[in-house]
Amino acid sequence: MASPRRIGAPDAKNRTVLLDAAEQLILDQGYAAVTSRKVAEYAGLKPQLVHYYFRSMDELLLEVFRRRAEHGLELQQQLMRTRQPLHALWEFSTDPAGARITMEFIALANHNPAIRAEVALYAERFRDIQIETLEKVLGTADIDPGRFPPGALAVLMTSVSRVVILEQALGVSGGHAEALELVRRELERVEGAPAQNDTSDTPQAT
Amino acid sequence: MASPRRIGAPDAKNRTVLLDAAEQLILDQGYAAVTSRKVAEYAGLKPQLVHYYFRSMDELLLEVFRRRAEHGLELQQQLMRTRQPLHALWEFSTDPAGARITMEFIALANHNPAIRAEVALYAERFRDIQIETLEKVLGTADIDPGRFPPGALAVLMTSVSRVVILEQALGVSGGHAEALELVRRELERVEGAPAQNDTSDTPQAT
DNA sequence: GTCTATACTTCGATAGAC
DNA sequence: GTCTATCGAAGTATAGAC
Repeated sequence: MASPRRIGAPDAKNRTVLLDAAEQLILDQGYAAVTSRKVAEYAGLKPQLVHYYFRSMDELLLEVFRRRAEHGLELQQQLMRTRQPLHALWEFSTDPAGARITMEFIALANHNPAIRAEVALYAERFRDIQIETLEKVLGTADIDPGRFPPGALAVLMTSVSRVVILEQALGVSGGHAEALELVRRELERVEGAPAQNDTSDTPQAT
Repeated sequence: MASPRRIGAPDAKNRTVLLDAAEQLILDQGYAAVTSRKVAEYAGLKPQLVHYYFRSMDELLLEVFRRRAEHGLELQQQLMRTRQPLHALWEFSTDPAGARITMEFIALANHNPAIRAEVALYAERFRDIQIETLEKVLGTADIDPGRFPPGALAVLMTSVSRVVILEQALGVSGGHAEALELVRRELERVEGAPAQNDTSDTPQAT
């Protein structure tokens, strides 16, 4: 029972331009600013084109999330295979743009069922990979898995990076130095001092 | 120079009704849903009344935040004086409604300077109290302050509670049980098994 | 002091032109 | 296959009536 309205090709150039514009808009002004008119302005296109390429604004938002999440997931899987996966994971999850946009989508998910389902799906996948990595790495390390199980540490790492980044954006810094130093020290305890580079590209979280 | 428009008295009954409505609306549908029409509908009043009691929608939002933050701050200070401040603090910071609304305001703060300043101010104050409490409590406990300084632990506690609550709302649960168990165990290590009740009221976080 | 009538802006969406 | 003209609903805000 879908709408009879025609929708533009998925690989059309302007469709990608619109997705990029929407993503940038979320970073600059938050999800609430993603209106057809503003997206079009960012993209340098006419507002009506947004509705030509996307059935609704929700669909556009969903597509932005999917694209970014899919990319982030691949990246995270690559990081798992580097020499220092935990250091890589930490660097990955402390990417400010990634954390910011993730928070926007989580806020959005709280009152948008379609977005929520998608965010939940990817969040579980990210977490699974993190836990898998931690299980491998901690097996050889001097960490008691009874006191610090991989699942708990995955949640801890994600939590601290997210909150610290968000607070930094606000200008809040109480306890940050101590928390970051704690993480740094524990990472080093498990994987040794960080090497220069594990991947060629700068990671982006989702 | 400010607008010559007249604004309703700060203690008028309907003003409070509107603030309550806006707060509930944020919980139900997120900050973006706080429009003059919807707030009025929730309050059972005419949309124009929102603009009579508040100079702008931003001012309404700011007022909602201030009221809640001020209340939460007082509550947190009370908890500090209970027999098991850390258990109380944890219960306080795992209040779902509190965490949800806080995240909405943080998301909002990212692109609203007035809200950002206010959120940052209160966040620092909350953190300061938490650190102060941890310093006292940890002094007598079997925790190495070199490895786990109060500031780091305050950030850790806040981070984990926020992220776990947010993820629970999404339906994500990977690693939660392990993380919560870890916190429970460490709290018990410091303060012993939790007593029935430290305060008479159910706390609400901000 | 309290509220309403009303102006004006921006929104999402679609039918139909190229 | 791509884009535009246009509509009706919803948004903020103010001047002025009670």
